[in-house]
Amino acid sequence: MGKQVTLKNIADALGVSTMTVSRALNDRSNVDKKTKEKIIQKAKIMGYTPNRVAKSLVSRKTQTIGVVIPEITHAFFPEVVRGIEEVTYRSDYQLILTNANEQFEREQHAVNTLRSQQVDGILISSSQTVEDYTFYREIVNSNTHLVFFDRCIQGIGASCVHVNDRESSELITRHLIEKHQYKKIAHLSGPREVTIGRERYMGYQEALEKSNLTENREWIVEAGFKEEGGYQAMKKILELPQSDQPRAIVCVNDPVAFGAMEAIKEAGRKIPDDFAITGFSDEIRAPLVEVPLTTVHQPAYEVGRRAAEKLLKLIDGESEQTEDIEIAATIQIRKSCGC
Amino acid sequence: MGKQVTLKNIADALGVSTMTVSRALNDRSNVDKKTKEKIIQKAKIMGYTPNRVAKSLVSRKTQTIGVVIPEITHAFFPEVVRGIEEVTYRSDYQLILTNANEQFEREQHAVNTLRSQQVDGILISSSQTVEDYTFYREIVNSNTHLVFFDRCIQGIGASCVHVNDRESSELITRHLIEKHQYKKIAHLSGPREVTIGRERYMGYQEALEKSNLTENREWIVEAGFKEEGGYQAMKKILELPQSDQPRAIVCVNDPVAFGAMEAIKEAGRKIPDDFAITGFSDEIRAPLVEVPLTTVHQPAYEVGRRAAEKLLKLIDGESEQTEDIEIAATIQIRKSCGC
DNA sequence: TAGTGAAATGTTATCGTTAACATTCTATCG
DNA sequence: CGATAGAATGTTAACGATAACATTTCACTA
Repeated sequence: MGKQVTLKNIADALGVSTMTVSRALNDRSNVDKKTKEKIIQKAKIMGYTPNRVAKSLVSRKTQTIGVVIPEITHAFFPEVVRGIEEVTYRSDYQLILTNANEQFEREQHAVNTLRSQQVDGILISSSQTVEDYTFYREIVNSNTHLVFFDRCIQGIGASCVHVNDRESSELITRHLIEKHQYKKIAHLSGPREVTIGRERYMGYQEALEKSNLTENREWIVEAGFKEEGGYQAMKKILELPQSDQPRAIVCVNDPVAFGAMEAIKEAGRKIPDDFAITGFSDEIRAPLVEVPLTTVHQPAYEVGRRAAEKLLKLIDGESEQTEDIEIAATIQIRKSCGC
Repeated sequence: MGKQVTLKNIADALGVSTMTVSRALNDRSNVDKKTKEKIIQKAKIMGYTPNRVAKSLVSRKTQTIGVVIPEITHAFFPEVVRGIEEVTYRSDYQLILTNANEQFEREQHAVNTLRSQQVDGILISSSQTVEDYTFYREIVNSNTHLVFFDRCIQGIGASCVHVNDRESSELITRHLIEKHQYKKIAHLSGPREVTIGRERYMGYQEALEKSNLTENREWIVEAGFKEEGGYQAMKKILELPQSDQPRAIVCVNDPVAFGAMEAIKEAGRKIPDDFAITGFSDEIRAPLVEVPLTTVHQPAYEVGRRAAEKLLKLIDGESEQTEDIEIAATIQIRKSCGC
């Protein structure tokens, strides 16, 4: 950015000191009314814009929050961002948004850059798929304010906002078992190292257990979080001899469910007649696809809002506690489960 | 952010000058190999993170780009952001994202804050609905690097990346006229003061003219850019005596079309039998709604990519010209037009 | 062994703003 | 009318990093 008008320029133009100009423009007391007005006038005419970079250097505050999301096209996240925005806008914080593209390496790079930019805090949904938490442990220890949302890393002393994944996953699985009497239920899982992958898998397991159904290894296929992964995972299941195939599919999220639907369609099989299927997220497409998707409705906006609120509290208040905030999701019944 | 390790801390710990530390960590020549290694070691142990704020103050560069979008939930924009991201990530720029929520006031505030944050450039899709361009004229004159995308403000010397709105709008309207023989065609328009609102309206007009159809004032209803607006606008049309009602509706974008569809459904009328309807954007829902929407496919990712590239060129190259970059959209035929 | 030049390191000033302390006004009172 | 408190303004240093210039160190040559 080119040269811009500084306090000193205004001061020189008026024959006063920079300090007086600073005081006038920041509406401090102890400035003569006339002087103040003169300065404000002049500043306007000269087109003065305060330099926040310089201000930040002194104040050690940037009024800036870093947000790292794993995937901007997954409709869930823009909605979360909207929730975050609502809170930060009111408190005059700016958002620096980074998309990690489901790559932990990019995520680390993003976090490092954000820290180096002196953001006042970071909101992150982690793409990490390994169990080595050294990276985040160090971040937290360096007293960087950090709040996880959706995909959390627990046990390192950072707060987290997420929906009750396990419970919801159990509920939707039980719906398949109890309402529809399915016994052969598969799970297209997320990476087990990511909280939501693990939690949703556990919910699925618990539902089976409670109904005394045994888990079939061949029916647990890791699919990642994207459509393509769901497609591939479903193909594997379709390769099983027909008698070994499940009758229902619990998917770790909506994109994976859409991918699986695609594979089912391609194979000439029908939903829900051949396969019942459920998702998780309730993204915008869920009610609109050919067979509307039964899924878990996640209050994304709420997640963003709560996470941002928690972070701002951490930034302001010294004594703010680490917290695990769970937001209740609801089951959204549509046709894909057989209802 | 709490106190962090500075160059000086490292320097003191090792009994050298800050300058040597700076040189070592920035891999400059003229530093003894051993000293350099020692410093790099120490920096790692002490957990040093460079302070970009300080660096920016000296270099007058923040490696940061401001992005202002009118609506983050409109699926078009996240896709644009992805395109921008691709470019900026490679060049090591960070994005500061702001959502103006279709409010010009918020937009101005955002731009001012971004300038004050010393971003190296700004990418913006304007929500402005008034014809007073003083604000942006001043921004451009203050040699802030600025590139518009999608919703542009023209004639003030800023570059712009957008799709061939007028032409595409004309094409889709002509499709209704020539392929389906509709003669009574309405337009749910955007605000006329926004480029895309104006351009798409003009495309619609031109199509009518070329087929010697006269425009009917009652069939031109301003609907804004959102679903709710489309719903309301369509209601107005449905209030007309049935004989005065149009047979086809050209909408300024997809959300407006969805809103209109809702109103049509509520009135117990059928698409495309009672009303043919077209959109503009081809957002994620378009192929999925009850009657799949015939619309204009906008290469959002491409728009983002090109806009970001142009901006980076402006930032780097001194002699970069103002440019109007038009990207070709394509007509996406589905069922809502009667095909 | 003194002299030389390049490499290594150090010092000072600067970016734009503000905190903390210092000085100069000015109005009011005894 | 001088003293004085309080308002108005000014000066200096600092935030952390770096550019520009200054000094020291050291290997090598004449």
